[in-house]
Amino acid sequence: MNSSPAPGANLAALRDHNTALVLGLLRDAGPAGASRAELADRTGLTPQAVSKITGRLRVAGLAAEAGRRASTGGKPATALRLMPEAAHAIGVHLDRDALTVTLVDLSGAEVVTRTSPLDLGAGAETVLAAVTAEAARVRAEAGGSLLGAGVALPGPLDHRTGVLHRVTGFPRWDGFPLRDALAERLGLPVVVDKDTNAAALGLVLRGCAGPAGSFAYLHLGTGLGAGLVLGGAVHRGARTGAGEFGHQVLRLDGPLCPCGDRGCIEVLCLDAVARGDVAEAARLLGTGAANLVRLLDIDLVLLGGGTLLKDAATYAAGVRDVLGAAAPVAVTPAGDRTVVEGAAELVLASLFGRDRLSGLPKAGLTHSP
Amino acid sequence: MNSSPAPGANLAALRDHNTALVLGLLRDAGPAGASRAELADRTGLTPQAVSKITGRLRVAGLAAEAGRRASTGGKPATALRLMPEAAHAIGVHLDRDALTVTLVDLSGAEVVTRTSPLDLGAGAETVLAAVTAEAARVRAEAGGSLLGAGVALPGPLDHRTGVLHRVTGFPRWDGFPLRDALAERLGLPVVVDKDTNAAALGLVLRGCAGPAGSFAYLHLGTGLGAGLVLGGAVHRGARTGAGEFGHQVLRLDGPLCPCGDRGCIEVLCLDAVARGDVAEAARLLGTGAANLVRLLDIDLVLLGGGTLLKDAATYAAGVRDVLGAAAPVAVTPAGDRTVVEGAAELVLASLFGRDRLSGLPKAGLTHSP
DNA sequence: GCAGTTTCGCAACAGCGTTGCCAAAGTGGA
DNA sequence: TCCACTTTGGCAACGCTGTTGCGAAACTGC
Repeated sequence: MNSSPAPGANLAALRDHNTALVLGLLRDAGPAGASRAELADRTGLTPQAVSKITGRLRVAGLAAEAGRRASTGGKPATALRLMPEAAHAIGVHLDRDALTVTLVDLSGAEVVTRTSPLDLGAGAETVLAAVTAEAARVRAEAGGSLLGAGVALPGPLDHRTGVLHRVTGFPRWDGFPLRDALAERLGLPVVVDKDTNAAALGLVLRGCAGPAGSFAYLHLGTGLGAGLVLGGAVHRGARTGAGEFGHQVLRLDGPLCPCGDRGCIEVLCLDAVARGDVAEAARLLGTGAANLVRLLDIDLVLLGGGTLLKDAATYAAGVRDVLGAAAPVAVTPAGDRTVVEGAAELVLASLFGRDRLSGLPKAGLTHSP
Repeated sequence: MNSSPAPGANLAALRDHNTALVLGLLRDAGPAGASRAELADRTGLTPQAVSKITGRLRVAGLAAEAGRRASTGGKPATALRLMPEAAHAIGVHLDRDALTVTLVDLSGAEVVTRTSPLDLGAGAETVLAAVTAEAARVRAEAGGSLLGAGVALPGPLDHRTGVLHRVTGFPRWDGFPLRDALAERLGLPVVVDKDTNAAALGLVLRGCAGPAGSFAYLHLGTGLGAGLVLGGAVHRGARTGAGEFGHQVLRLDGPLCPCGDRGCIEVLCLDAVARGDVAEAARLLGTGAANLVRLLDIDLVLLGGGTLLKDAATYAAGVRDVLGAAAPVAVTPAGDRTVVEGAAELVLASLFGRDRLSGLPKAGLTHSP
């Protein structure tokens, strides 16, 4: 999913790539930081190159020295760490009945979060006004260093243009240019993506996939969807349509699904949930997950979503039963913040070289005069 | 799926990237070639950079000028084209009962192909001897400009190490280091991959996916498998396990499959084939394909494999019936050469920047002294 | 015949990571 | 206490990348 118009790379692209890489490693290292030598080792760059890059980052205020490490027989290493407060991002989660807005710093840590009820079907004007108002409240904490806002909501939609399609249950949104409309209101760059994709991205930045690793995030809420991380990056497909896990046919010629097909996993699973048969719902989820693991050779299955989190342990156990040794199963470590946190990461990801396609114009924080 | 040990990029990596990009565009342009201005436009590089790159390619004998284009109001463009005979690659297709070896030039065009019967269960020594003998015959046509050999065979296996696992039906191969064993016999770099992955790669280089495009290649032979192309690159997964399409559960609690699960698409589909019910087999294939298209947002479904090609039109129609407008369906344009052609492309892909992970050490054809 | 357009190369350039060298700051043995 | 050794990391010079500025070449159209 490269931006195909200009796949050629010049020196500036090379510098940005390496800078993002280092910045990403610094973020992963956390408050303890990492030494220049460690960074050089992990990137494959020479120590001198790392020195130059970290020097630029320090001038830009994105990194700072953070004490000494114990010596291993020579000069002790100087730890470098990310300055989390150097920049912030807003995350917006538009759910069917609620609005959550969060402000996070560069490290992805929560600064403040506000949740309010919302009718996603109330019309564009009402929804936009609510988002704008909540964002303004949250924004005060950022102190001007705001990179942009990421918005996560149910699909289908087009994450490249930020235009919504027939959002499930709310067809009136079809064709609405959410990204541009919100960018104008907020005066900020805005990135829009499906809720499951945002969640997956957030989990990537939490380190749930190793470098070039993979996992599937299965989200069971009012519907059933998935976010796929392949080769370290979120797989969205050309039309942001990837992750339509709910309409995988699992029982040929089974019960009719609202989507028109028969035997979709969503209709089977939601039926089981409605009957209160959590074990069967988990078994269905597990069977679908096993299909994913086999098809995509995935390292890990992560579970989340409102319905599932109400009985997370039972679901996890049921899915684990079906998957066996095929892949480990875990519940999302971000809990009910999974989506909104990921929404904020939509903005930050490009800084850390974790996007391979973000709607944001390459944020050039280190462009020296 | 970057080679994670060294994601940092230096000037050499940048040059190789841009060179591969230009080389790839020249290959896609075919004998008609492309002008420097066109290449600059498509890569996003400056015309001057393209001139330097193509200059190196011409010195290396990989490209040459090929006449003038018609003027569009100014100086007419000079076409550049790939010199296909500058290098060759061997493709080896190890099937359960046959061995096919082919020699292709840089453009992927067939120079010579030899097919002979083979028992894949006859033991490593016998099989290796057969491959070595056939490769030697084919090799004579290359005139020394041989980059390496690509080997495609049924999985499971590890394409990064070239070590086989319990190849379906032939468990004796488990743990055999095919890549290294063959590399030693041939005195050439060798790349090993699953047959379906090789087929998918070959179709990518035929232009079946646009840049950053995607498709699924469904292969129905003695088994059922898939090669997945996502974002312009073959998706193999961390353990080369991706594409296990045959064991997608399609009928929950359905008939037992040799793999131990129930209702796998392979067992359903092969049953239908055995009954002579091609229409039902095609419907099953279509349902599985629809699952893929929805899950991965895929642009195109390509069909191939020995069993399918015997009645390609019927299968294509049946699959098309199920998929409807979700995605176009086509039969592999390479016919029964799909796999062996792809095997040869395993070697060539890295030259054209189409690998993102090839076992081959970056072939530095343009390294000037 | 001349202005305009388009292609493309030469030369000088800025900026990238690399190399060679050295200072700083520890450890550990004599 | 001293000294050899290891490890970290910066300075300066360097080679190589794509870029910029400029001009020659080659065609169209008035």
